[in-house]
Amino acid sequence: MSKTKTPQAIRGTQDIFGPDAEAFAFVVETFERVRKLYRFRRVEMPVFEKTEVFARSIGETTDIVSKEMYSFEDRGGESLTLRPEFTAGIARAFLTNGWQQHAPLKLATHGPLFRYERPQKGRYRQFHQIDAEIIGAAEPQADVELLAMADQVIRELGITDVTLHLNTLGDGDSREAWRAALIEYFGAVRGELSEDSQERLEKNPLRILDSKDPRDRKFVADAPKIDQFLSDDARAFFDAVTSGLDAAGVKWTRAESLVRGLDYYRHTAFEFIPDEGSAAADALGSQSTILGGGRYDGLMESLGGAPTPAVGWAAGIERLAMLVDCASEQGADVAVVAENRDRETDAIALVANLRQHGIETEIFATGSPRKRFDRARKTDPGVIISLDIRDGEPSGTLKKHGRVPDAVMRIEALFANSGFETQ
RNA sequence: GCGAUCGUAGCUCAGUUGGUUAGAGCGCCGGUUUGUGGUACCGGAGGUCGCGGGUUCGAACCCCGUCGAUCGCCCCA
Repeated sequence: MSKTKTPQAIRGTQDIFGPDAEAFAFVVETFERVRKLYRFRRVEMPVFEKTEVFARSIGETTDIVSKEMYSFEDRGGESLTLRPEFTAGIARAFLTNGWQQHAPLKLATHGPLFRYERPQKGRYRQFHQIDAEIIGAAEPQADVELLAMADQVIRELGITDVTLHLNTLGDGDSREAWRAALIEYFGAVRGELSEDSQERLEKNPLRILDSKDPRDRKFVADAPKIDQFLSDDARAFFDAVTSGLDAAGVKWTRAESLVRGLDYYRHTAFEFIPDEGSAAADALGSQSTILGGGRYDGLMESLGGAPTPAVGWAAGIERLAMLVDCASEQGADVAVVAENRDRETDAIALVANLRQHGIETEIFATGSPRKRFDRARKTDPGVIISLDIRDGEPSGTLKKHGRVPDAVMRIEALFANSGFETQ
């Protein structure tokens, strides 16, 4: 007789439960509330797309495309991929559904994403993001509105010690000129760079700027700055963004070496990062960015669409949830205890009644009758209603405990004239 | 893909230089007690010591492999 083995969960997936699940839900609920304030419209997206949707928009040489995608062939032999991010799929939907007619379009969504990476603190193979995009808006005001919304989400989550790091990558020409200058600058000292950065020189020279390796860092300070290459338009755009943020009361700091990994970014690039040494930074380990995004004016063209300006961000729900003061799961408003087997049916009737009045109720009417009351107490409910038989007569008592939510007042009203003894 | 640390009960862990039938607390179930109650006590269920080899008279403990977890590098939310 061989025992059946329980299959294991897939590496990098999570079964979120208890306080973690409450924190997760709190993040999503807060996001939903705030996005309505900013009038972002809800969109539901497929979890998988044709592989080319991501390969063409994110950039073939990025790590995401070259080694982190969950790709597979469907039965028709077509290559499909589990989405590693939201933006590419949203861009595809914008083009294939004719959403140009709604432009400028403010969209919000959230859900699971998939990247084949080594899991660690704050990083999973299936992870979850909240996401906001403004498509078809070329004005810096769009960047400001989007960032103000991000800032408000974070503040309403009660997260502190997190700062908006802001940079501009300029327009396409500025970015190319800067990139060429960086290749020339770092190429001259190639042999003294870290092995990783020598490789970055080929694949993504901008990334050398935020290398952690001390061998690279000593050159980074004197590296060419994007500001030297900005066109007048690009500079004016960035100035408009920063002054708009100031007007909106969004605190930010300039981060000259902040670049984003994906090919499609132009102009504004930003990340919300915990301040060094803060509790938030500690909680996140080495995964410091909780929210990131930027402007992606070139993306639509890479998918065969008309040039369409757009800007967006995404934030990791798990990372945000780690920074939320997780109010542990509260006890029910009411616990109904049948302390006698003959009152179990009455208890069922009573909880049904309470729940129909919108009162969160838990029933304790199984197991040893003697232990039911104690079990109820341990769940820390607002009140306990005990049903028993005393002196041969049905009896009921209502006991209040520490927490007295509104619901309890309603319970008292409900039972004011029902013969319950209130304690 | 690379590196470090770690896998003993549902959970948190103990297990002394390798030495009989592997333990505790919490939780769970049943019971007793406490004169309306978060108590105490008794009993019970639950473990192929991650898995597979090896060394040894003897392995939870030592060695090798493997799987998994955690943290870091890379990259990213």
